[in-house]
Amino acid sequence: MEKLSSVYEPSAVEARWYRLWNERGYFKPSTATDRAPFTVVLPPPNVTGRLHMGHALTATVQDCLVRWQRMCGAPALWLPGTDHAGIATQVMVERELQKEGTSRVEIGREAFLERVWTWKNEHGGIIDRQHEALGASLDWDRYRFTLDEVSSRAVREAFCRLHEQGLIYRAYRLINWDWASQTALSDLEVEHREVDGSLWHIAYPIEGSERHLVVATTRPETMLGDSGVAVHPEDPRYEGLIGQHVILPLTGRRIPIVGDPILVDMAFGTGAVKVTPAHDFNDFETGKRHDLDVICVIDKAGRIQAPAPERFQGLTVADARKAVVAALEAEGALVKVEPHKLNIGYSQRTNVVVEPLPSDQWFVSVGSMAEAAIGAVRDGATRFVPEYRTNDFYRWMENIHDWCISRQLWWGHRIPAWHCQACAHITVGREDPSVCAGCGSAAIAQDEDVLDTWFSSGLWPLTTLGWPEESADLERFYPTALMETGWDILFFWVARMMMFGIHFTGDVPFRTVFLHSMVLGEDGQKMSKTKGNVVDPIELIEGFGADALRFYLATMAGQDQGIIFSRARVEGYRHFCNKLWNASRFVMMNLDEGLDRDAFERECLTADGLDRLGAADRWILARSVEVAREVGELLGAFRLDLAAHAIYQFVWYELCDWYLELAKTGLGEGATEETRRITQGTLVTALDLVLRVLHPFVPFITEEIWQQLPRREGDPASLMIAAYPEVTAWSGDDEARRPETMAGPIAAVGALLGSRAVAEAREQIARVIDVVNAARSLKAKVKLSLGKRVDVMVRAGATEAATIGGMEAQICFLARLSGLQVIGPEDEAPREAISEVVRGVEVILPLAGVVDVAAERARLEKEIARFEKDAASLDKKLQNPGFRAKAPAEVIAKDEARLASFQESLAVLRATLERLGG
RNA sequence: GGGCGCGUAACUCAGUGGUAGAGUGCCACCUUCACACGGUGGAAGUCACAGGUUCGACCCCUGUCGCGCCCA
Repeated sequence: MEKLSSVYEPSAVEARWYRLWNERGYFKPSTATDRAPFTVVLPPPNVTGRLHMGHALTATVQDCLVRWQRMCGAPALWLPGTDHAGIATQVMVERELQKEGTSRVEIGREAFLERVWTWKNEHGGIIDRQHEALGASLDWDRYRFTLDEVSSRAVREAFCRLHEQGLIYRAYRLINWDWASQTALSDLEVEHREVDGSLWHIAYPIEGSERHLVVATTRPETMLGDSGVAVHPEDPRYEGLIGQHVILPLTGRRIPIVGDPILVDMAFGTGAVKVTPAHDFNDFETGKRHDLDVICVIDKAGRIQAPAPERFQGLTVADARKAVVAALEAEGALVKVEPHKLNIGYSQRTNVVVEPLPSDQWFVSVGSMAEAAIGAVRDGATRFVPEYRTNDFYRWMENIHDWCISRQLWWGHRIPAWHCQACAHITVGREDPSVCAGCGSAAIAQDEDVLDTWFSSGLWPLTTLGWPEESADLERFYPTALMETGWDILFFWVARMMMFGIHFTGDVPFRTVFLHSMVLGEDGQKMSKTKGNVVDPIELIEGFGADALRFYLATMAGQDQGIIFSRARVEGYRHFCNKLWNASRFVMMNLDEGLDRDAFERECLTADGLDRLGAADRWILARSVEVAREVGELLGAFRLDLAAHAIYQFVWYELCDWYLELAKTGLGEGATEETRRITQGTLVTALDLVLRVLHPFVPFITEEIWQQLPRREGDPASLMIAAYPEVTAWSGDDEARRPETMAGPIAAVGALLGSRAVAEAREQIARVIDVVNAARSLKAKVKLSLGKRVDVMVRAGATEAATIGGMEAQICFLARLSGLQVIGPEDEAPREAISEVVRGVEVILPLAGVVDVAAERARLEKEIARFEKDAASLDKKLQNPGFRAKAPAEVIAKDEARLASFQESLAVLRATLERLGG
């Protein structure tokens, strides 16, 4: 094993294992079990997208859980795929065309779509390879694309069913219009941002009166499309005005004054509001309530159009604002302008200001589906982790609006509806019709629009399993076990999948929804290219290894707040991988050829065989088993952060810091052949356990190491499909049940954990650690280098002495002592010495003239003062009658013991000081 | 404006009604035969602030301030 580098190099390992796993079919769900499957669908990223930290987090969490379940024996299925990202992709290709001096309109729909497919084939799929680099164990043979045949059939089926059920309809409504990409958007594709604006106060003359009604508005240019003015019906300032009319400035239009308690907030502005139903969502609703005209003065290019006065026509909205304000001022109608903060909607894709415009669009009526989704969550058919997100889901679902699904794009699923030119009937069908279903006319033309990408994404848990066909996959894997995604897109994903899943199958699409929070930049802000705080996960994989990145992300996965990215922590986990690598190297280097692990298990890992093991061996095996169990339980509770932390701490601070060092005495010169064999067996067994527990987090390095371990009979060819050390049988009742058997390298865990030999070993090792730490600390206090061999004494009672007895060699090795002498309570210790008391055992370092006595005295005085302070404060607490009366007995006992230990230390320190002539 | 979450060591984060923890960074020493991507020892926190409940609060309650996110 000497040929192995002392530095772990991920790049030499990762791609090789990924390819092998995939080739051998390990990413496919096992069919050789009747256990319930564990199915997860990867939320489909954009086909032309690149992996960002959010994707990396999602993939890590899902892969970790999927791998764990797979190792536990469940048929694990994780479904990959991408969506076609309607607007984003189309915009990209349009830009290319623009560079070439042409446009999609010029080359036509068919040629354009060909271009997009070409573009998709050339630039798509990068993110899939990036997921591979991360180690994602996705079943690539079940890959789905939202525009592939299966998906397209599903979309058409869903559309037709919903249309037949009256849940999809066409209507003339106000929608969010993105004039840059010339399409409608759903509410969710609009981002609201707060900006500085103004509040303009405009005087509208009241018909047949000298009076004016002053309205306040943030968008003066839309007054050209006003069809009413609203006041609050209970506002005394405007009593009697309702039912009268004002003459709209600049246009001369006569429009009514209406009373509307919903739109008008008496306390805001002037309490009078202009109503522009064609260009504001609230006004549109108000217009419906009062039967006001919808006067559309902004066209789809974002310019003013008739019936606005001719002098404004053709101006952009921004220019029109200036012109209108100037004209109002000239007429004396502008009363005042004040600064005002307002929220403006921007297109998520093109970043332009979204214009509310009235137009004919297709909608999904979501009310009944939302109710069903709410019901499913209330009934517990689907649960949210963390639980408090449930309320977000309810709130959103309860206030849901109908979903605008038509897009004026070409890249997407074309709406399967044909408009009849003869009778205007709309024919919707699973097959393309040749004549109108209403009048039989052949003069029909397919709707020009395509569907929102999210319509197909919403069907994802269904289409990935082959729906609407009643496939074997659908039967076996639906509903899925888990939907895992960022909570910021709860509404895009989860809500729509829930609605569609329940509607089309009668069952929820997933049993659990696990929502993680967002990964923010190192500056604590949302990552964005403009802020320049974007972190590229691929660059991190190249720099630190996929495992280090995964481990980092796993430790962050339990976050309630945003995850502020920390490169230093990723680096820290690379160090951890390196530590694991070197610990494993140590194990390999010390193995003899032909180590028989089956024999070791048979002879030593049974109730009777445990006595053959040394104390350290018994201790580390018990701890390994306990940690395996703890990590499994934490994973089951979706606490990946705590699980990762637990195994990290165990590997570094128990296995490496203590057991590996203790094992050296069992392998070295003085050890017998038997001891050596047992130490080797223990090392391999403990390492095997640790690798299995770590594998879901850090699959590459664990596989690379595991492959080099001696095999047991029946071990599989890969760690990926090896058994997770999961408890397989219990003893005792529910309350006090104990693990009896476990999968993996140690079966008889009941015998191990329950044995007296192990209980003794724990106490022995705890003592060893205490004494070693004390000896090291004493050496450091008197500025002796750790490597300096000195004699140390331990003063202990009979029980403690017996515990320490037999561990002298290990203690001397660990603390670099030349000798360890155990003496009784009455025995004399050297006069010139310092000591420390740990749990009733005094560790004594004879000074033998190597130390500056004056400095030592000063140090002792300081230490005495510190102990006195601690003891006094603890004593006060113990004297408190309230504490004595109400605190639990064990708490009191614990504190009393602590106080006793303080006093013991104090006595020793004072005596030492006295001996040193203080 | 509504809702949710979060303020713990210099930074990034765990944690718990009963002795404040980790990683990184910092200081000193150590090239001890798995690892300097390492080891040993150490410094560093009025657990945002103010009240309350409690024998005891970083933890539970109320309020204040600050930060983030979602929705309008």
